[in-house]
Amino acid sequence: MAKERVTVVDIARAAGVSKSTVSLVLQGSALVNEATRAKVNTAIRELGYVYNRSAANLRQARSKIIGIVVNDLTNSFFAELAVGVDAVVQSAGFVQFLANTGEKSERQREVIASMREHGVSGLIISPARGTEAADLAPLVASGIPVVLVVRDIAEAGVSSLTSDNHAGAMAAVRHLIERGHRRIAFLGGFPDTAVFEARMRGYRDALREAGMPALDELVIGSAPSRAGGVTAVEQAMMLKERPTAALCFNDAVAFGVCDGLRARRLEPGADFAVIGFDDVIEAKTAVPALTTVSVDPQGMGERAADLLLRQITAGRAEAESIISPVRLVVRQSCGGTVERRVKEISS
Amino acid sequence: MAKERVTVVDIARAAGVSKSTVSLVLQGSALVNEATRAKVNTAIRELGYVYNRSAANLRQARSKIIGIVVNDLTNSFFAELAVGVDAVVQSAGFVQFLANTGEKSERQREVIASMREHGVSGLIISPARGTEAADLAPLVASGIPVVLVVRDIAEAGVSSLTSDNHAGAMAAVRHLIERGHRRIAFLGGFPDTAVFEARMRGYRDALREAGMPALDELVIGSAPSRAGGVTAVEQAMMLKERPTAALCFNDAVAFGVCDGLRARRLEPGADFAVIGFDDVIEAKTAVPALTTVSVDPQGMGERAADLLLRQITAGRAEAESIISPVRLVVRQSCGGTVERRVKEISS
DNA sequence: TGACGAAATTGGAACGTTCCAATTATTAAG
DNA sequence: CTTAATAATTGGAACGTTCCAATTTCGTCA
Repeated sequence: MAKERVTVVDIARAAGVSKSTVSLVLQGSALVNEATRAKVNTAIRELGYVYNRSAANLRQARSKIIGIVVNDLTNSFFAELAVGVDAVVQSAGFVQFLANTGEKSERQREVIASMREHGVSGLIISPARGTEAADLAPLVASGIPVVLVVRDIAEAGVSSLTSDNHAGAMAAVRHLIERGHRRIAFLGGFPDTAVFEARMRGYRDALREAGMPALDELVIGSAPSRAGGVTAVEQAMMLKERPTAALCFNDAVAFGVCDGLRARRLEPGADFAVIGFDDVIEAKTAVPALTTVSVDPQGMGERAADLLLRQITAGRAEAESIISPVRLVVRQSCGGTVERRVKEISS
Repeated sequence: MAKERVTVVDIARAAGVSKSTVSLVLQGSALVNEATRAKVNTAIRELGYVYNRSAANLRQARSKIIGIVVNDLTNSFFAELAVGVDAVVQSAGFVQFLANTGEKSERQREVIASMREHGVSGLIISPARGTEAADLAPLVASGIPVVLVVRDIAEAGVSSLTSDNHAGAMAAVRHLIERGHRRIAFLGGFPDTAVFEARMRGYRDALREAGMPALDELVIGSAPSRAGGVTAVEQAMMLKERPTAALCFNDAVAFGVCDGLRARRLEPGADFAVIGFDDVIEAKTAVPALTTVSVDPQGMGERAADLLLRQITAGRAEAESIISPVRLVVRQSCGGTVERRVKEISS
């Protein structure tokens, strides 16, 4: 059943040319005559030839594979990011090697090693929690282009693409203040991450700017998941002076917060304002539609891929840190009016 | 910056042995003396050697890569499936090549071709909508082990792993009937898919079994997404005789149905019973927690990977079709009592 | 017709590994 | 102390491609 491998030599023989010519055809070289190209192509089709990239790879170091490693594929933010990367990488004739680390740095080490062994010509990494510059040192020393997404590691000295977490959080909190909220909580997320730090700083700065105190009791960490949101809001509602609004670490937490509110017979939007972060695909269709800081995960994936491809083709480029702008998308979960609701849904 | 490649010969020279011995060490052969092994290993570490899989691959046809192609990575069902596959594949020393087709069969063709070029030694495929046996024919003819997941294509003659959609749908509808519902809708999903067909048949059979009519107007297709669920329930509520309960095509649709109900000021669970399908991770924490037919996507990924690995090691095994059992997980969205709710959440 | 340049084609040496058969070192038995 | 058996090690030929330099083919022009 498993047939003999068909190689370029077989094609060459069948088409009556040399293997060099076949190779030229395979690479789409302009040097080869139209008639011969046709002959070769029919031979390829007839014999069911499949190109052997391992062999090609061995000869010419550049590989047409890029690797992408994410810390949590079950979070739809990262799934969408991967889809964005895939789109541009694919159209550039590359193929994507995707691995999930599940936030485990041990696992991350393994998958990065494995990708290097497979000769990826570039890597997009959303680092696992607690990844340090030292963990990436051997990788960057090898000279293969790397771009970090979502979480930057400044000392690593590689390109990065992050979102403007600070500005986004500020915009969200300003909006809540404008609506008259005076006790605003920051819910969810692991406090020991850079992203948490940035968003929380934006939250604090916006409060300070409005001359309001930034109280520690209103900052409640949790797992950055739906379940984490439930527990965080429960904790917030135990306070003697309850908040009336919350900026959440991300959309998953925000959905969890809505769930937790409902469990207490509070209607998100009407009784308590909630704002998320990321603008995942469900944010728009949820009820109430989630007000959130839009990060456009898919777009970020695309930009990261562009950046990486640019570095791959340009050889070793300077490391650049791109901070991608974000925008507040006001929907219903922070108490939108009916008119605004109609506008958002129809758009 | 980009250093010279370190190869086995360099290691051999540094350790004072032959390249053959280094190769033996690399493969963990028992033939090599403990002392030499140690020498070689330190040399490997000191020179920062990275194994070149392309070269290895070229020599020995079997590759340690398995490919997984899914039709919609942004659907968390498939993301979880991929995570399950990854887990077992990784621990077997394989690495996973993941591609997303976005339901486009053109794209599917491309990624499968690309994977073959990279010499994957097996493939797990969740076929794009409308994939036919003919599309897979060249692949299966090549003798590469393939296992189809989620959507079976009987004529393709390859192994498959699907869930018992018919039985699951029946169980769900029986449950609704027991609770006294008499007008039960089937909402969401593309009617031209095998999965839809099976779930819908289960729905019909359960109605028939109870001596109830299966009305066409109560079967409303839509995109199998949250947004699709919203539109499907809207349409259902336009009927002169409204349903009081629905079995949804999948959990995403079910969440959308809940959203749509809320938009009409109906409380899912209390005012209208909804049951989903798949049991994605959010089903448990949503409010109300979603009653659903549990398919355990991650477990399915694991089983699919096991099946594939077995076929890879065993050479060409007989194609087997596994239908994995499902079970109804009763939570709140179909009108659970308070006691039951407490039990579920604490578990 | 011959010479010339351009266009098209080609043989063979890489690339870094594995595998085989052959060799050498070590141990056990006589 | 030899011999046989076993344990370790080794050179060299693959694997299927690309790339270089060299060659052949062809059309054009003097």
